[in-house]
Amino acid sequence: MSPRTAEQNQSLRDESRAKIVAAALAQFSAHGYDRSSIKQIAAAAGVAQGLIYSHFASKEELLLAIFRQSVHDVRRSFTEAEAGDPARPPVVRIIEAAFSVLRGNLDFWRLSYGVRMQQPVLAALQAELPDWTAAIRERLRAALAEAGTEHPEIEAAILFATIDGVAQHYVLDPQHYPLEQVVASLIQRYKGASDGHSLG
Amino acid sequence: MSPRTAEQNQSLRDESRAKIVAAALAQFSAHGYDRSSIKQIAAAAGVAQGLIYSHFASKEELLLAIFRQSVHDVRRSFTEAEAGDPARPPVVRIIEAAFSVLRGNLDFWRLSYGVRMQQPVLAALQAELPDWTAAIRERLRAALAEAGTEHPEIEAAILFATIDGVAQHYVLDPQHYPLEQVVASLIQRYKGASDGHSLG
Amino acid sequence: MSPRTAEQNQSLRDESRAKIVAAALAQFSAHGYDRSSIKQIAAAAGVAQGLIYSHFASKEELLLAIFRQSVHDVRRSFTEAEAGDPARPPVVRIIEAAFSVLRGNLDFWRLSYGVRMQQPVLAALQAELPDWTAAIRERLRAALAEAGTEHPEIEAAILFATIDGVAQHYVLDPQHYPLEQVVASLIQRYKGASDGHSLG
Amino acid sequence: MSPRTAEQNQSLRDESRAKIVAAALAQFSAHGYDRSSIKQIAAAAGVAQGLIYSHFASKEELLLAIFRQSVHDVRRSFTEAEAGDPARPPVVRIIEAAFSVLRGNLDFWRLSYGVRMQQPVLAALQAELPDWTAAIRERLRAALAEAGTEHPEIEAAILFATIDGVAQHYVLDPQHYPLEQVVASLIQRYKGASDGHSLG
DNA sequence: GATGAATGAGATTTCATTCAT
DNA sequence: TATGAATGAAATCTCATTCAT
Repeated sequence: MSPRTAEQNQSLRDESRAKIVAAALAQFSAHGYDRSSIKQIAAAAGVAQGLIYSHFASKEELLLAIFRQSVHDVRRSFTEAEAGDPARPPVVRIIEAAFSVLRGNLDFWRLSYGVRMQQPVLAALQAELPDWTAAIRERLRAALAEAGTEHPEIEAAILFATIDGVAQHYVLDPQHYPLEQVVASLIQRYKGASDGHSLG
Repeated sequence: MSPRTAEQNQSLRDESRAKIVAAALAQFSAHGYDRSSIKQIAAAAGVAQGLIYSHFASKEELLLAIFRQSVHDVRRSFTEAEAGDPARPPVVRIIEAAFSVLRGNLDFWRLSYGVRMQQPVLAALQAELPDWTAAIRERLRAALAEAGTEHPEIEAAILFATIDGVAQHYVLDPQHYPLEQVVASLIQRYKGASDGHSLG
Repeated sequence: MSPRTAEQNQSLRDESRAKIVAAALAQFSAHGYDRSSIKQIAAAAGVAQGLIYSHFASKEELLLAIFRQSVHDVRRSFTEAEAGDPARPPVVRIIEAAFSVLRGNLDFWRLSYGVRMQQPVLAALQAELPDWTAAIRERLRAALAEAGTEHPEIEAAILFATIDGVAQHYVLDPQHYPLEQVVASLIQRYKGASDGHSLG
Repeated sequence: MSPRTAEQNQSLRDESRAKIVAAALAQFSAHGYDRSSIKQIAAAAGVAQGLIYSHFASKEELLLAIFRQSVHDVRRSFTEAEAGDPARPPVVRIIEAAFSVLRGNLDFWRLSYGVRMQQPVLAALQAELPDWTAAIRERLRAALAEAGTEHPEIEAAILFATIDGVAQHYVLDPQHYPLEQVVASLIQRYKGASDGHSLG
């Protein structure tokens, strides 16, 4: 008869929000942003349509929230993973971190790749996404430069493209893609590079 | 006004169809498939909405037709480009062909990358697309095998990923991407490989 | 904490109710009935949405309650004001009462005029409102008749229309409307009438 | 089999538009703007909901279009009616014109009075409506000044309020309101005024 | 072959109302 | 008494598609 406490309310809201975010990420990832309806998402989350709007101002805000949260998670995982074994060369640690993060967030990457080409959908992310990719590129450049690579900027662009391409091909068909071997081969190649050998 | 001959009608139809396909490709590429409306496409093509349905059974069929035609064009351009200079090693010829084809079909690639993750949109292409990518992968494998690469399958997957990644990064920002240098560096690297040197 | 006594509870309830009624009147007046949401009203009143439903069965009941209370208040003010100075002729006293009441209840009049044309909103008031206006009209008729006006019913209708019209124009733009002068001129006109002079 | 001619299309569109406007005016007038749904309007007009949006960008645009068209019609009728019999004094001609226009556009006036208090609904009309009422007020002022009335501005405000009030009371209950007699009495009163007699 | 008016299903979003606490 | 999370019906609007001409 007394009203719920603030904590009770907060945890109710948090649960709802978590269900919504999880369902939305799954739907967006599986069908793409435009093909996922609020109705579907609500059904998948087991809540009423209206509740979504008590957490997010619009469908687009929902996407942005998921994106921001995922980017945040990924960034953190990446940093952790990168720290890894200090004995291994930095480039290798970055490569390993990238694929470790990939494996743990398949849905996010699928969504991310699905939406990356749609400029209008992501108008609101335009200011945020470049930072994110630029940060990775810069890390790669620094690591390659440190290893004495000749044109670190260009080589970083190539390595970034390779990682991105592998990630995308993997995400498209995780069952059959030989990710282990591909990553192993990549590491082998760049481990050499960091010992002073040429890449090509 | 005498009635038009059958040929005249046919060529009118062909013109309409060409205008529609061109407009649709441009719209799909610029805004994505779901964000492009038949009305916009018709307006951009300078025809009535209804006419689109006299050429294509549905919006999805229009997408498929564009895809099929583009894949066909690209395949042909690729083959031509690959034939290129017989003096250069096959891997290099393939790389050069890939980027030559990329530059000539920016809109197609943008569209392609934009829908690639959306399984449902492309349900009808599921049977066709894999062939297309598999064909490229196989060509790369064969070329690498011929050059004596140790694990040609894995190395082909990596090279394919690199090409795809570079292409995608380029398509996302053609103005600023250092495509020339990236391609040159790639060619340098794989030219060496085909002379028997290691890739890593 | 000892349980609250019945009186304490009652006075808490009364305070809540007063806050809700005040907030609702302000919102209805400012944005119209349909454009005011329960959420807004609750926020403006500083209470939870649910509390409104513990006082009023529905949004429409809230409107009706406000209306009834306001009509009651206005009636009382009107009677008081009308009593006024017994030396002045009755018609004049009514006119003065009307505008005195107007000035003190701007929000109520704005709401009233905003809602008057919407038959369905006021279905439940249909039985009550006519009484209210009829009462005023009758008072005017009696006063005019007493002053010897020739067609008191018709003249009452005209005077009522004038008062209503002035009130409405005033409510629409209280800053700029020359209410003082208009009322003064009206009183001047009807003071003469009650001395036996013609109105026209 | 040949497409419809431009005229055929135009007349189809005009018919649809007319049906929509008529239905919308009736609904808005009967239930108020906010209580009239596009679904109801479409049903009343005998067209699909979507068609309304091929004629008007939004529900609000529909309201504005109706308003603008009605104001235009009313202005014209008013000017015609006012021209009337040059033998009668200008004030009288304006009064007669006002009520003549009122009788011919009951729905418009009901709608007009219904939305007049809702500032937000009519945000887009804010720049247009004042002109319209100011024009009438000015006409009244000029006519009264010409007749030698002492404070023509204030008297014009009163006469305008009377006309508006009568119109509104009439619109609220056209069946029972004694419009004829009220108008006759008004004319009588202001005919005298224009002969130099006092109004009060 | 070509037109564009018309349809209607479905999408996003709002909001009065309920109810567990 | 009071809270606010949650519901779900209904509103506005979009758009692929049809069809008379």
